[in-house]
Amino acid sequence: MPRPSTPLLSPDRIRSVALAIIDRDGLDGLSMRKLAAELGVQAASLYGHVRTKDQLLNDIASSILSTVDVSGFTVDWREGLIRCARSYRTALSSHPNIVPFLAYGPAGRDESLQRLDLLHGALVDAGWSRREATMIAAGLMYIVFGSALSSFSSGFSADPADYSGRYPHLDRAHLLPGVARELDRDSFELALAAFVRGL
Amino acid sequence: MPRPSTPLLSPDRIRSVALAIIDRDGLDGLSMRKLAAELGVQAASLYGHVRTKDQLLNDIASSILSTVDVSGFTVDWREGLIRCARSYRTALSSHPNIVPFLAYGPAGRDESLQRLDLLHGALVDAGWSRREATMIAAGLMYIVFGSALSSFSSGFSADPADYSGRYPHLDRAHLLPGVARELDRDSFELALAAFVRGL
DNA sequence: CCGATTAACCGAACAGTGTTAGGTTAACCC
DNA sequence: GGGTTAACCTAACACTGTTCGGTTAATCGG
Repeated sequence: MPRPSTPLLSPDRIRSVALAIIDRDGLDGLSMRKLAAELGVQAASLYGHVRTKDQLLNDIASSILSTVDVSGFTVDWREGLIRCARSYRTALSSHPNIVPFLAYGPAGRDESLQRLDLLHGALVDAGWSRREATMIAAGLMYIVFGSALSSFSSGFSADPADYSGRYPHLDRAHLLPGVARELDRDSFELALAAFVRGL
Repeated sequence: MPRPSTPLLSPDRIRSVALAIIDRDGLDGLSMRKLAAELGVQAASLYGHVRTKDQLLNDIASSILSTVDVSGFTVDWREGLIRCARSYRTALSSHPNIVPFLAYGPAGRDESLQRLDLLHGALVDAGWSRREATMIAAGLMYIVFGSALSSFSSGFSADPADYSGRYPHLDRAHLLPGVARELDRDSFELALAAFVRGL
């Protein structure tokens, strides 16, 4: 195929289809050839619109992070922390498969830095020292990324035989998959509430 | 080379060299061919001792997790949680490059389940409901994995120009790399203390 | 002590990966 | 209408994990 009358590709379309593949097939399920195929194109053509696969993933990550809302610091800092963390988690849990990639280096992304900057400033305004503000922000990120990533309850088997006997206190762990999402959310809320209350 | 008089390979030696490569070159820096080369052997020979690369990584992960000590629950549950979390973090932060792999599915590993079982039982003994115990254990894992993984302070640039102007509250972020390890530890301790206190 | 078996390694290959170089043609601008 | 550029292609490179079949040394049974 030579140059088509209307372009088949655009950075936006590539990102959107790539994210759909990641959501559907996981992070390892995305390859440039598969992505190209779903776009009706050969793999090499992607490189006219995207510098590298890593850059593509970074762009997708940035677009996800840009949906995080840290504007809830008007009331008080405790409520602000909670709102910020919830917004982060909402953004991450809508695309859980890309979280491992995100977690590699959040500090380097402009979107992360912008939000971190706001968070840090709000904490300092609330009376915390710069060092304390940094550590509190870090702790909040621990909970957000830990909950989005480890996805605690997913990964448990649904077969009771895998637990009974060997792990005396986990004799009901096989029930976890059924309530995984709810339990994940509640665990996050508990951890978040305890952390903020304990500050 | 035919069969050597004394075997060059053993599962233990393979695991140990593989972990050394991961520590040195990162998780992506480990390939079966490179691993074989450092063992003085061809890649195919590894498969006489190791089922797959994934299995090899799982074995390494298990050996790391098996160093985690959750026996500190004799005194009270708060102190027990803190000791357990510290032991986890110590184990993980000595091999940070493998943490992303570990975080994929900690629930499936026998070593994780054993420690989770003890943790869960101790919390129930302390008076928490089963559901609460599960959520508290999950919250603890959030902080442990979040801190081990996101490695908050690593990833910041050492160049002030990257921050000044653009992020008004982060004008000293370039100092972070120099104190990264200390700050990471302090942030973890703060998050852990706040979480446990807030329960 | 000798023969069969097995254990341990190797070379070559397969299918897959990200990425690049060079070619072809349609669309666009002057 | 000719030149330039943009958008795609094919083919290839250097990798990846893994498997197959072969070669030889160690080991065990009689």
